[in-house]
Amino acid sequence: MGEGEGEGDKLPPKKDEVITQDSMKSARQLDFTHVVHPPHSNQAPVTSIPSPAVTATPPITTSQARPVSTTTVATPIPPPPQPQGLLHVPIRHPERFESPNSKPRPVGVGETRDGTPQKKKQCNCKHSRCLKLYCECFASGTYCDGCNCVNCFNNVEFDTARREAVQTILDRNPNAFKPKIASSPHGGRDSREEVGEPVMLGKHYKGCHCKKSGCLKKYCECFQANILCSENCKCLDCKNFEGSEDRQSLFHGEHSHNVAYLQHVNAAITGAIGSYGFASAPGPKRKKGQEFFYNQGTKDSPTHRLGQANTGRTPSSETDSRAGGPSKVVYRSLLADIIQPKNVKALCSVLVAVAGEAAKALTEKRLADQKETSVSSSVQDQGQGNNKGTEIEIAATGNQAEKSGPEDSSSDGSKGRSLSPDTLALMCDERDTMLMVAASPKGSVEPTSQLPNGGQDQFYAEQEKVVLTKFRDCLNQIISCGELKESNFSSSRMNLDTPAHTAVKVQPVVQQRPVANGVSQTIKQPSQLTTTTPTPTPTATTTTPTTSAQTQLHKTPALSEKKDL
DNA sequence: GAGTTTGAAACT
DNA sequence: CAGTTTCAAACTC
Repeated sequence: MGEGEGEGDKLPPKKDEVITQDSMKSARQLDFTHVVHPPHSNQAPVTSIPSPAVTATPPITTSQARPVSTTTVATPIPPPPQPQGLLHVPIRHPERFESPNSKPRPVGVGETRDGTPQKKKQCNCKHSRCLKLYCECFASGTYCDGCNCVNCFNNVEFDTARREAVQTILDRNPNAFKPKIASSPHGGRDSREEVGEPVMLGKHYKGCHCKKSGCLKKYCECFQANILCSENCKCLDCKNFEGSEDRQSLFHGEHSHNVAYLQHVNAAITGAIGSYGFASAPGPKRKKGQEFFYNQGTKDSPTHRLGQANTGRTPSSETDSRAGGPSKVVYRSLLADIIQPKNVKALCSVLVAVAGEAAKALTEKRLADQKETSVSSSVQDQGQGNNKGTEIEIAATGNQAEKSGPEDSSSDGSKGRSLSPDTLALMCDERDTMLMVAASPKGSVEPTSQLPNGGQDQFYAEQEKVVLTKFRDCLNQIISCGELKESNFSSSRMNLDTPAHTAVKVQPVVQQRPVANGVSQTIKQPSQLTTTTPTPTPTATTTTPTTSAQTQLHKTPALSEKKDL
């Protein structure tokens, strides 16, 4: 076009813009009276401090709450009545993130990426006179200030024309100046963004209409506003939905390793719980039912929208096949939302504390036991008749039988192992459980045969057992959470899956599972779990009450998960 | 920095 | 309301 390019005020006024430089000031114009601003200047009036005591209704309503640098003195617009939960984010320039390959654009003073107060963007309008929504400043309700625009009318000097333009736009669209992003009730945009995680708050009221950008470039208003595309959008080939690998790769970049690691960990955990973690990724946040049909005839493949419209599991293979990328199933553990890094840290802290307490308790107990057993040790030594001196030594010092308690029967299967029997009992609990049935109830083989230095190793073994027990309990809790989630998932799938599918994958099996030591457990066991690795749940009921935590330790075959971990 | 691409806004 | 044009930002080279 270039109709007004370089023409200054010779630009033919549009029909909707009667430019009269009367002195009528807009309500938010404040006191600019002493400002002499040359027409067509690109600079906003540099004024004295604008009075904030402006109460009349401003014509422009968008970004009053937007952080404006101290140099932006143009229009501290009083906030108009706005619906709650609106982000005052200028769509075009949230200035939140830039695509990795984008060049750094000219940045205004205070325009930072670190969440510090930002200066509003400086427009570069040439043909719109900054009186149309093309102009970012105008659209955001601010005067141009220090912009690079040409033939700017978006200043106090042309406020009448500006107001006219505003009115025209409002006549056309009363919501033209309202924020386009409805925020969620949860605030806190920047904190998550700092770590590279996309902020998914809010929703674009109108939605974007992108066709080629995949909604992963700043052309897209949703992407620019750092939100996911929603059902309001009418975009094609959208990749700005939760679960999109393109989007995740864009956002997570260097964090991908950590994410992969956590997924791996969660996969291991969930693998011990059930298999529903696979393909159970929460579907894309966006649910575009209508767009599923809307795009049927477009270049957008149906699978794309299918993946987006499917609120359930949406393996990325669907979308990736659409995107031409490698088909890859995104694993999402059922525990993905349960286990947080802080939980892991907390667990470590707990275990450390438990270890310390165990050491202390064991020391005290050991001293007491030594006094008690010193008398009878000689008798026991004679009764053993065993050629292993270490056992004798252990019996004399630690009275292993007492400390190990009844659970040692489960350790019978650890014959000949070089590890601490208690540790082995923990590590191989399930096999021990199976072996226990055939083993003699009395534990013919004492599990202390491989403790070369007896007392000290025994001490550590005891301590280790306590720690591992605690760890196991924590794992059980995690597993319980996963099972609970799985149960919910299963029930929801009951209605969705085919009967055959349901029969195979969903139907839980309630077993009355005999366990050694005369303890049986009622275990709600998903059929996909192997019978050798039943997962104890909080709902598991032990028919034989036990008083010893150690007993329970060896009865609960939950430690196959620990191996996975 | 120039040219191109993109999608919202404006217009018909 | 759909299609087209205009526009300025985003992006590429």
